[in-house]
Amino acid sequence: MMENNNTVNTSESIDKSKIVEVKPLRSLAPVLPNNVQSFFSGQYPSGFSPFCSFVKPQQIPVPKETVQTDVDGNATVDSPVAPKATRETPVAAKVTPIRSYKSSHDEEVNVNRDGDVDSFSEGLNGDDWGEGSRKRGTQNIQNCKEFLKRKKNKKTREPPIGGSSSYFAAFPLLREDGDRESVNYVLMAFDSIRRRICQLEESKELSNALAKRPDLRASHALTSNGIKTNTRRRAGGVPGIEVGDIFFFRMEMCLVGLHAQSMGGIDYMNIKDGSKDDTMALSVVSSGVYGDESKDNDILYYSGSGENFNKKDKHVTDQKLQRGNLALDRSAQRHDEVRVIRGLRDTVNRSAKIYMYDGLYKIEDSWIEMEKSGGGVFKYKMVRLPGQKSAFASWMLAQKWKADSSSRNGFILADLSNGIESIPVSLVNDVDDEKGPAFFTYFMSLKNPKPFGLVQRSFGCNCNKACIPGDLNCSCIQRNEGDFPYTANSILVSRKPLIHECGPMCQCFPNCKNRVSQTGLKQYMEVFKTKGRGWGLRTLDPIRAGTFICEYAGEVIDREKAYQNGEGDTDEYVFDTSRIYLLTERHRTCKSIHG
DNA sequence: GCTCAGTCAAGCAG
DNA sequence: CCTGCTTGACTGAG
Repeated sequence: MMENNNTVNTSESIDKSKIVEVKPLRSLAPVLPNNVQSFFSGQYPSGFSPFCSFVKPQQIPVPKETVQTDVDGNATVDSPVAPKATRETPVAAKVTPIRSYKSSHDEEVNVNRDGDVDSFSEGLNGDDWGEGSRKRGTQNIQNCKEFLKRKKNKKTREPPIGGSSSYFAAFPLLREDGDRESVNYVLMAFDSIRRRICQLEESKELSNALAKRPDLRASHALTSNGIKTNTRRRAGGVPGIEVGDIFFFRMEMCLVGLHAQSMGGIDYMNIKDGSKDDTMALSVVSSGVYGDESKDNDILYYSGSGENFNKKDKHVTDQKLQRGNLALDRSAQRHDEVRVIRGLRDTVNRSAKIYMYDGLYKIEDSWIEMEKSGGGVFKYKMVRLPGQKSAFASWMLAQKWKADSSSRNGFILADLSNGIESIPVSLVNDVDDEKGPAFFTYFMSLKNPKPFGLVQRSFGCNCNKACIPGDLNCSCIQRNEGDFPYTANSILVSRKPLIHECGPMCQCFPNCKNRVSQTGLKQYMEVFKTKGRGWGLRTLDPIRAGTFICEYAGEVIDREKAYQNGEGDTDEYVFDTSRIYLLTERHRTCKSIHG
């Protein structure tokens, strides 16, 4: 992305072994535990070679359960300890915690990159979690196909595969009350399966048998196998979910217990208030389409639910004080705390929406408003409780900054790329007085001082217009071992260390789906001054896992030249790009256990 | 590129 | 167990 010829000397006081404080992506590539993978198991296309698995259920050192009694005198089982890979279980088992970055745990994130199919055909193939029958290849594709067919026919839906009880035994971390780890786990599993379904759907092999909505189908796959958390409905905060958390699908919020309605905007439940039955609101999703907007980001004017137009007799009707509307009304009277989720249109992917948990609100007022059409609509004034960390407000501020970066604190330059990128890359410093990295040249791509000697002769594919997933005649797909590395929305599915994109020698058009890294910057990026670590790059846009962000561009230099410059000098921004993936001892261990 | 109509759905309460 | 209620995600036409 950038080159730095000059010494920005920030190295003296930095202990590089210290972990940089980063809020990471959920996951770069699809990651999911073996059990979940096995659901779509067997013929794993090598382009989606599975993650080195979680500990198999029977290998999990079951944590000592503490039995407590709850207020009603019933025993409750509380297993707070998530199964962890220990030295005794020599499996590289742990999936990196998604939103708790630990750079020192690389070795625990081993990937079986050899696409070994047999290793992962065990597991959830129908009868049992642990001892699942070995089925192979096309047969498993067939299973998947049939499952998805069955899904199409609602009435004949199968009971959950595997059974949820055995699943919970294997994954105590997912039992009822979640924590950060369970939430991350569920979200990561959701996204992996969703992307996997996309890949299956888009490959020719299965295209006939598939319906749409990979998000819903991924969610169903998880739900029917008990892979969800916080299943008990509750008011107030939800364990493991923090104010400001971002969600890319409504279903994600269902799976982690933030908002139980897959479509409905108001989630509520019945309660006993003294001796009489009552109802209370738990959470609302504001999708910003009912004129919910307010100038003050801590206030939400929420509209009640209910059709305003009766399609049968074509009459405009008033909303009724029932269901969600009634629950909001009752909660207003009791001053209940209600969770609020704010939805906005994704600025990068215009057809999609993004949701942010904005914390707890109280309903301060409610009234009926007459719409233009003549129907009455319930309105609720919801006010954010003080003392919560800023979430939606920051998001809105980011929108403002994107529209006009000069309005922002520490603004230096609106577009560092000087118009080279299709969207501006701004330069900011709200830390000190430095006005930018010196001797700075903006590069779009790699700069090779020496001509690049290709080992193999380069040739391109002959695809007409665009390469199509599943088309094995395409030489680029062949080079990717038969798999299309991206989904139709340009999300990465391949887990291979190397991806072959179409290039200048290919016949296909520039909008071919196998040219993701050639489409330029899509997210709003800014170069900013860090506190003590020189200049960095960050974005103001929520980025979906698997999204291509930008090319790591700059000048290519020799190893010798890199060493000549010496420690603590220009190596601030030098990256070693020549590393070739090799099976390490640990990977072999991993393979031998499963293979 | 943008909008809009059309299509198909999950999970809850009752 | 079944029905009614809710709206998102995505596609393709204009």
